Amino acid sequence: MPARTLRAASGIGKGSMASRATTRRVGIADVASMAGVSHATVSRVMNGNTTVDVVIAARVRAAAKELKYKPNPVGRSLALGKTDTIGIVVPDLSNPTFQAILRGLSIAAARDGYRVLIADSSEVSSEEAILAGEARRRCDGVVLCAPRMSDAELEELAPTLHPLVLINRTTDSVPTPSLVVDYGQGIQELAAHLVGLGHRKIAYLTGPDRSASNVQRLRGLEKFKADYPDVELQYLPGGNTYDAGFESSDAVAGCGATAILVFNDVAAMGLLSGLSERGIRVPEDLSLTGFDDMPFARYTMPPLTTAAVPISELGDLAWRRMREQIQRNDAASPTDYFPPRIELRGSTGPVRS
Amino acid sequence: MPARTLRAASGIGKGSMASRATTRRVGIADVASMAGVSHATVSRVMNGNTTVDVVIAARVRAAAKELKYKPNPVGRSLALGKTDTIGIVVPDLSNPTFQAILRGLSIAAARDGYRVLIADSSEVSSEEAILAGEARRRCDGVVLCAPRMSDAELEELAPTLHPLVLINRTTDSVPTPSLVVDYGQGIQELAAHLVGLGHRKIAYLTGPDRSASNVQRLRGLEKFKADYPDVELQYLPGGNTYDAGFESSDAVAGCGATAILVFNDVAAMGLLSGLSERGIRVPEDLSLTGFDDMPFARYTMPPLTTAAVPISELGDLAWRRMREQIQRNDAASPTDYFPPRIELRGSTGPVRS
DNA sequence: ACATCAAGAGAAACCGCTTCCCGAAGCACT
DNA sequence: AGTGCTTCGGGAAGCGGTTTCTCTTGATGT
Repeated sequence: MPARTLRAASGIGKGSMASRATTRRVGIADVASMAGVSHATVSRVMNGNTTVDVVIAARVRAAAKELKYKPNPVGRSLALGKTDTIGIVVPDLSNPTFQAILRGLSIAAARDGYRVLIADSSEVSSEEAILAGEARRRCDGVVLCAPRMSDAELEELAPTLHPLVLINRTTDSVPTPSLVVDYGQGIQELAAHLVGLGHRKIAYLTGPDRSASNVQRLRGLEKFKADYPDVELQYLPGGNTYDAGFESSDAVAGCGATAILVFNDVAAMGLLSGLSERGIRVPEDLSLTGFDDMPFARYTMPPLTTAAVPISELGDLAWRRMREQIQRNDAASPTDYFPPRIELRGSTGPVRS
Repeated sequence: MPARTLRAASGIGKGSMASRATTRRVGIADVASMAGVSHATVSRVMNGNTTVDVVIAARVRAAAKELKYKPNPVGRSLALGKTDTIGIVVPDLSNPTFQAILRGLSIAAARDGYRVLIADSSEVSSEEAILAGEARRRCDGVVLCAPRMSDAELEELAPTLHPLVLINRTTDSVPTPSLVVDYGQGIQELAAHLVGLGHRKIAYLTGPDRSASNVQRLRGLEKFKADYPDVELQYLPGGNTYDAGFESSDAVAGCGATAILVFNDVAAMGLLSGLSERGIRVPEDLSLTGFDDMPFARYTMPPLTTAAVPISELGDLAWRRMREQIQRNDAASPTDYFPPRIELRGSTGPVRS
């Protein structure tokens, strides 16, 4: 039970005895009685309403300062019907991509006085919908990263989340701004780069099967196949972790390809390490590309050729799209596509003659 | 202004015309009238209060389900005086250490039905106090990572934050659980390891000057100096970023030391890369240690000898300490010290003869 | 000097939910 | 049948604000 029977008698705070430890929070009523006005007036002053006489306003402000009064956000939220908070649902907070999005979003939102509530679904797609719904009820909007969620479920969920921004997904059920990185385009460019270096036998070390962004890469590669019918392209099962990449090194070494497209940088680095242990030199024996251009990608040896995803821009833009929906009741802007930028570094080289 | 004049006439939701788009949120009153009971009873049912007749309870539950009713968390928070949310203040979300803490905290808290609100102070220490205060007003407690905040400010702030858990800081003003990583101990062990390999000229590439954890390392190294008076130990200005490490490579190469203790893994990796460009071999020409044991530390070439900080445990324990304070009104438990675990890898070797 | 009006502050309603308080109803016991 | 309990649900009072509505007051116009 909340503390009833507060500031009953004895005036305002500062009770002489029993000083701290029971001096409960100061509320609008305290300020009102100290300034000798109604709490309505205090509220008006706190919100910059100009219909208050300046001398009274000053008195109220003095009282508020004296009492160190700050309006209770929960009370305000209830009255105002908004929380100045947005939620972000991510499948896995240990993934650098989502960390970067979270960071960009958080900073951009903070600039406008908004906070970010996080919900980590731990890669459990069944949780994603529930978490998103929960988050929405406490927040003014939701940014949803749900790579594993089925399209059907997304279609059903989207309308209930309304001020919603999707990352790497799109939906038709209701106009919703989406920010999607064009993974298909990126991987095609990487593959083309390898072809340019003379490679004709290429392998793609896949990401998680049900990952939407993996599917996009595969789609891009199918297009690539069509464009370069003379290139031999095979798929090898991989993953999105260091260990997955590391453990793929045998399969990679034995597959006969002269160049490997890896799902992402993390796996690529694992693979790089595994190959190094087996004495396979990169790029002399084998060329290698990653994806994401994580901070470390330029510090591997050799530095990783990869596709840079403008991730922090992504977080930033996510906030902007969210704000558009919250402020004006703007109908959603169309999907934004982010073409990755290819970073040519040392892990790719001419095919061995 | 919030939507007044809602479910006035016309019974419950499902208005035949003007179906969606204006069908505002369903509230406890809707469920009550549909089930033919008072909203007090609905509340009792929703909260599992057993003093409600089973048949009535069933009717209420049916109505709630039919209407897809979920209690509004803001309303609950106001009535209950708690938000089921905790805040975390971090100096920089791009720092892997804080990411890991955030992640551990978030997951642990989620297990108990709590959410995490993040506040990134962007390394601006003056913001830290404000953000922490703000966060505290919206949350049931705060986890504070404020490496730059002055002791005085911390002492003053701590009591106002009460359900508080400190990371890498301690305070006396009020009993507060602290989780501190024993950086001094860790760096001493790393230094001793180098001595064991025969190194007698060692350099420490420092972190940010005002960083508390850098100070702790320096303190540890002073103890080390006292323990090993015959070892020559010098300090070189460094930083906590890749680039800082990278740019220190000239200074490092010219300092005459045979082994370098680097502030953290990130800077160590930058340095490693810089040295490699200059043709300096690690560990043949120079031994190198990092700190933190980030995921990539084992994937550098050579793999980085470093001190592993059990970071995700840290986030986990932070939550446990927070929960203790929230649930029982437990006086704070004492400070927990985390001794780092030394990870011997390839970046350190015997001194060149 | 009187009517009109604008400004400003207080009373009260409201946001959505929890819970105290109390009265009504059902039951057992004498 | 009357008394005393217990059980259970409705009314109403918060939680801490915002905002509408209304009334008072002083200023202005004629």
